[in-house]
Amino acid sequence: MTKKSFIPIPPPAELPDPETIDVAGIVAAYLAGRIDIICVVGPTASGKTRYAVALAREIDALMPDGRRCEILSADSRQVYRDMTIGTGKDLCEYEDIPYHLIDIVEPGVVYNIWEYQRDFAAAYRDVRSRGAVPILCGGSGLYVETATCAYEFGKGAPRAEGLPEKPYYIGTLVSREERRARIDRRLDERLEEGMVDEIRALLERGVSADSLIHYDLEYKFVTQYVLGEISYDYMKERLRIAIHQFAKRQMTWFRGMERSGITIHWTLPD
RNA sequence: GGUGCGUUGGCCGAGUGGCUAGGCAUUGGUCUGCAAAACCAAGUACAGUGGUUCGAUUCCGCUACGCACCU
Repeated sequence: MTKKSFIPIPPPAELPDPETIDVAGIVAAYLAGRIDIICVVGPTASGKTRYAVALAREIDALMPDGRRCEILSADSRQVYRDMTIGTGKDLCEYEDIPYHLIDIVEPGVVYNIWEYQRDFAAAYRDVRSRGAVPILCGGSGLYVETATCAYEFGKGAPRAEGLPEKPYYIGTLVSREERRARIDRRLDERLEEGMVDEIRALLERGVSADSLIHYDLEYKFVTQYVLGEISYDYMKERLRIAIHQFAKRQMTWFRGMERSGITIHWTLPD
């Protein structure tokens, strides 16, 4: 008996109990200044956008002075124009609810968290200055923290001014099984909606294959398929797996946020 | 019915009489200027059953299952 693991096997992560979100309470807290932004987080395909829009409507109905909600995106890939189906923007779900930080840079360029913090700060100030209620919605955990956790970047860059200080986090809760099923279903839907054509058009327009491959997931695997490097079936299978793995990492990030002391109110979407 | 070959962890796949490849998937985690990134960690498998042996996943027998061929 010489080799023995000293690290105990971690128990399977228990799913938190879903909460019922007290929207009236959130509105009261917002009006009293105890909350300055509502953040909807969750893994890919968990229904964040739909939930955020529904929440916006509920809050709108409860606001006494006619103030309206606006949604700020925290998604590292939805910032790119013309990368719509592959990034799952679901723009039609917003209907009349204004949204920000989507379609703000050209595909092919490199965007980063520092720029996101700067752009978020500007959008946030803009929303507040018009008296609207900001709802941050997105699955890029680092971006969410950059917007709401007072990140300071080194290299002489000053932190953006006027970031929110009292966020209220809501998570869209789905079991691992449900999460995978939703991802698979949504992948099929987006392929039918023309995801391959969207990426083919980007390539034909001159966006480099390397930059698309760098964006990973949909853009990586579909680009490789369009270039004839992999078969359709292989593309789809590897993409499915890669999205599952990505969703797992997202959940790891959110659990890490909770471990660091942040409270996320997990609730059932739909 | 007969003969031969095969049976390795969720899957693929090496290999050995003792030190128990590897890949994929899965799960847990790290995370402050590309984050849909990059990276770390975990699980101890050899069909079943007798035997040979100090010791068998590895050798022998039988059983089961699979494949091929024969009558």
